[in-house]
Amino acid sequence: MQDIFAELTWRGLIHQTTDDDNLQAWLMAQSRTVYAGFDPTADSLHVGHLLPLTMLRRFQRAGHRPIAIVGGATGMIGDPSGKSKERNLLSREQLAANVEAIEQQMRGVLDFDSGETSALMVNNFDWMQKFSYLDFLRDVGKNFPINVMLAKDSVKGRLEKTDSGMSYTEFSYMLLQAFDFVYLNEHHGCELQIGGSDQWGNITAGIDLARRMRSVQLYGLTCPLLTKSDGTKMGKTESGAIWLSPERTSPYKFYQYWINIGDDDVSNCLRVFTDLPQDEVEALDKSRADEPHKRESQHRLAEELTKLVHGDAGLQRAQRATEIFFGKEIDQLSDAELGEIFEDVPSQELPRDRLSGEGLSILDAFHESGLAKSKGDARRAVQEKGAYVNNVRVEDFGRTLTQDDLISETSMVLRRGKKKYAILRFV
RNA sequence: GGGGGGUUUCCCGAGCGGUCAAAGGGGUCAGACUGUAAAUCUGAUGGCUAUUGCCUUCGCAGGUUCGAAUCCUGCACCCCCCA
Repeated sequence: MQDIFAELTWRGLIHQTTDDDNLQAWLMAQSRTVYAGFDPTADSLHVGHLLPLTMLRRFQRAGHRPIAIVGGATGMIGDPSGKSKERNLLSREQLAANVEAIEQQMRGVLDFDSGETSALMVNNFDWMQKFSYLDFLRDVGKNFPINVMLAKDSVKGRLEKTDSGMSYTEFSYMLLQAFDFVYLNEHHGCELQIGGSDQWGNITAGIDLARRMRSVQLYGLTCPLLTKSDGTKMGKTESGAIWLSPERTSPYKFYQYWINIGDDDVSNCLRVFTDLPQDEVEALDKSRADEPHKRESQHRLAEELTKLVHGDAGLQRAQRATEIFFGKEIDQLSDAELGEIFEDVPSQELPRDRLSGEGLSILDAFHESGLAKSKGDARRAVQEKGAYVNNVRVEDFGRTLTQDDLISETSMVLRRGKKKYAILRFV
């Protein structure tokens, strides 16, 4: 049994526990069953879910048994915690599809075949759907004093805001999550619930309920909510969330997100997200202080996380694409390779005969690829030395493109500035 | 109901008969520097052509004039003040 508590402490992953004095010893005493919940609001998890997921993984590796619960039932209600507005309800079909997709993603992170400590995945819809409203009120609702519920931050905050309000439905969310804990305790021997610090109210509600219904003592542990030093949310970009599914966020983009984490945040990320041991994290801290330009921390972070989420093959793809995007001249590639590397890049199809004879004017090419909004803009790009074909700078705006410029069977790669690419495919 | 002010290019905001594609700032885009960072500096920023121009744009529709973003008329919307 490893000392998971000590590890979580140095990583800065403990925000609050329900029993600061005894939890560490309790976890060392024997293998425990731990759970965290995930709301199936989309068909993929995103970076925001990575923390609880890796938390479960840490517990599992330390010799405990993780349960991931996807909230097929709670997702139908919507957790008011940390939300300032009433949420839209998802359809049953949508939820079922989301639950299934999320289950698949979890399989890559948690070990579902390790004997005693095998991870378990459950869906609270399975037991909640059978509950009749009256039974629920009698068995569960009876144990919830309204005054306690009203005192919870998640409720209080909403009621204080005069413009937001809160429906009875969302108010009841807490009961469902609390009952999950009791159910998991009864059927799977689960004794510890983990979650973000915004889950404190829901977690303690579950502990209270278990005491009243089953006279057992359960535990809770929350992690700090992650924010970046500039105040923005971890895992969010201007163009939206960073997802864990390769369909929504390509491995390349995922990798790049971590490569671009600022120096101020990267140390925290290494501690919180990766499995790197303490001495290695500290070595990286030192490297960053001594030789910041090497950006070892960012590379290591991106590598570890891309491998965790997308596997070795995904990491290789991301790194290959990175080499090309930030490298020099592009050599011969196949259409297939090109498509894979540039999958995030917009492409335009043009008829092949545009390349014959005089060839295609570089200005038209940039205009039609979408990289320049007019031919004048394209001309400007060339004059500014910001136009590239296959990663070679275009010096002359009289240049034309011909068959010889194809880099694969059908395509060539245009670039504007440092990072903006477009593919032209000639068919 | 009465009086006054406004509507400008992605945004803010100058211009108030020709020298206006329209100052300045922001944003954006490039380049330099760098660590695929931050900061900084430089340039660009309606379209088509080219370097001589041509076309479209200053709320909308008309009009005056050789010539209008600039003057006049009507319309729409916005703001302020007095009832």
